Amino acid sequence: MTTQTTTALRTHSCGVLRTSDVGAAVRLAGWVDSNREHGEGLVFIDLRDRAGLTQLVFELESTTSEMVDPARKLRGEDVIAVEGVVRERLGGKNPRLETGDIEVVVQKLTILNKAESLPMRPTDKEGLPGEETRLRHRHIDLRRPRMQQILRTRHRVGQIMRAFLDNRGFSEIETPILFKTTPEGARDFLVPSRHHPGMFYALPQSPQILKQILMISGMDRYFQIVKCFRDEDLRADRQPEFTQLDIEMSFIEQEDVIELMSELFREMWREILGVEVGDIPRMTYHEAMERFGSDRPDLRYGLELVDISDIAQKTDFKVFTGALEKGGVVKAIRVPGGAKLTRKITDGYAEFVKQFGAGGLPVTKIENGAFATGVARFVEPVQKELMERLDCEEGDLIAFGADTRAVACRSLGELRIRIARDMEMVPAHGEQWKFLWVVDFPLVAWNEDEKRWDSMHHPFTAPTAEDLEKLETDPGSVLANAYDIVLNGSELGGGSVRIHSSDVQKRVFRLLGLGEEEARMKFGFFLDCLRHGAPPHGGIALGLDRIIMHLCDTDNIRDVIAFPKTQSGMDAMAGAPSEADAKQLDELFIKSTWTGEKQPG
RNA sequence: GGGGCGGUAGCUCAAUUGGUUAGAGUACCGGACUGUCGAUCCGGUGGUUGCGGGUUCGAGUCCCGUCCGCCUCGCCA
Repeated sequence: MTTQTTTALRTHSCGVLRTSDVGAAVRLAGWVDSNREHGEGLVFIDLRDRAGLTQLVFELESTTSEMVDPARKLRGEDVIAVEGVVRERLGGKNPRLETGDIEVVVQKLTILNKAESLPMRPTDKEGLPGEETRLRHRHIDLRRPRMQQILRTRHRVGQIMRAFLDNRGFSEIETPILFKTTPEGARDFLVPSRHHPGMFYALPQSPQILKQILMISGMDRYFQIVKCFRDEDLRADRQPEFTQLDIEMSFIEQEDVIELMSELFREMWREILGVEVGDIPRMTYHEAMERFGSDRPDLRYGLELVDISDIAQKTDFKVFTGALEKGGVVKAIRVPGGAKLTRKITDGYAEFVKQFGAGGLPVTKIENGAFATGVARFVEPVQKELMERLDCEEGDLIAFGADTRAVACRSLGELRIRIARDMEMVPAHGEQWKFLWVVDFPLVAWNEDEKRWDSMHHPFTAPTAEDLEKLETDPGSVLANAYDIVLNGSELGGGSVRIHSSDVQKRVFRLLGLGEEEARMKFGFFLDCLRHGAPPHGGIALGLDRIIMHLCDTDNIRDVIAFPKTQSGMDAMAGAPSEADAKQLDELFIKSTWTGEKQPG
């Protein structure tokens, strides 16, 4: 890290002094990390800033008791400045510190700011406070070296992205935060308009339409590191406001985006981790769903789903035959060494898959070369065939999913992840980086509740040229020019080639049940743009927060955001959201209907 | 909206089957100490057991409600 840290108050940071500096007169400033006081004659202070720790020595041999006595009273997080001389440590060196070979003998101490006793200590060592405390006192939590390292990495990643794209002719262009509903399909955050009573801006769920308009405007290559807003429930990797690297390019095909982004990921992993990512393989959406039961498969372990419908057909097991009669499938996962899983555990798995719509989880084990326990007697007749298909070995467990294709794949896919975790088959962080492009997504998916087709990606995604003719006749089979980048089972981003013809756009809107009038009201301005000369274009958006999570080895998105929100969307530090005062509301012609009672239904 | 886990000193945690005055470490305060490095040693302050109600001779512990945090399904690319 090259850093210019010299200021009026200091000559060096707390992380840079070495034996080569012995004899130098220095001034340092920072926070008191610890105080080791040995009476009126000798005090050690560890001084901390973002660069590291430096040991300060106050001793009567070198200075007066007017300097040593105040040092004895220093407490954690007091802010001080000192003047002194660097010398080699007298009492043994500290190999755990980069500055552990030297110490600074202090001649002058200035107390810049005493700290009151703290609700928490900013230490990475054991006994980290609960997350609620950390979020409430974020100013202290962010003093922890770990948090500083994460935010510093986040900054560097942003710089890498900017330099990478700048070198390739991209322009960073800002787009409005106060805008209009955008087509991602999540709930919008709304901002009331004072000039236009009763009307609202929507915060963008992404700058999707705007970046497409920039392409129509001839900007050719756009990017932005930008906040996006979605008013949906939170998860460990989801915040209501999150950051994307948003990209759009003109006169391109899918391949251009994939190649460019692959190179960006290689560069980020090389620069931050010193890891060579290499070529990033591709897999179709269909294959990902069939083999892994997920559109973001984790390729770091096996446990693949295998279709055994044809074999299951030959059994008298009603769970199998019933599913097949209804047009479903039977799939299986072989769990190597899974025979040691207890009944209690496999019952737990059965409960687990129920939340994804499965009726239950038939299992059996391979003991003494044959099926034993569970549904063994039902699958006994096809034992040889089944064991061959699944490559079974002694001590395996077989778990079955018999249901509609969607439910069987999804439930076994989720189970696969859970089993891998339980059986410790997931490599430790940094051991394997399994990047994957998932391609050939369907354009639309059937929404059973609403009885209509929904966009898989968003309504501006282009169907492949070959499938264009099936748009009206067989929409479910139409593939899209859409792609996702996946790493170790987590989706890092996705994009598509866009529709650049207003005719195709209208047909897709019609397919989505978006009437002429509704489409005109929501996106009419954009349809007009498409008619005025739109170049072929496409792009992608990467989830910056999730990328940082991988680079910094955390599974908590709040760790990579300086001021994140809690699961209920609150800012624990500032106490947002909060009530607005009556005057503000009057100006906006807003009146809350909140009665303190939850709405029924 | 549903399911799960949790909330005890500033912080991290303990408290047997429901049973005496709710403990420990750390932080903080006072004292001792000239080579420590998460200093050590001695002493001390510190509690509405999230909040409200109930059961009981007796509740940190059991029951109901509620708030907050985390995980998760739905939701959301």
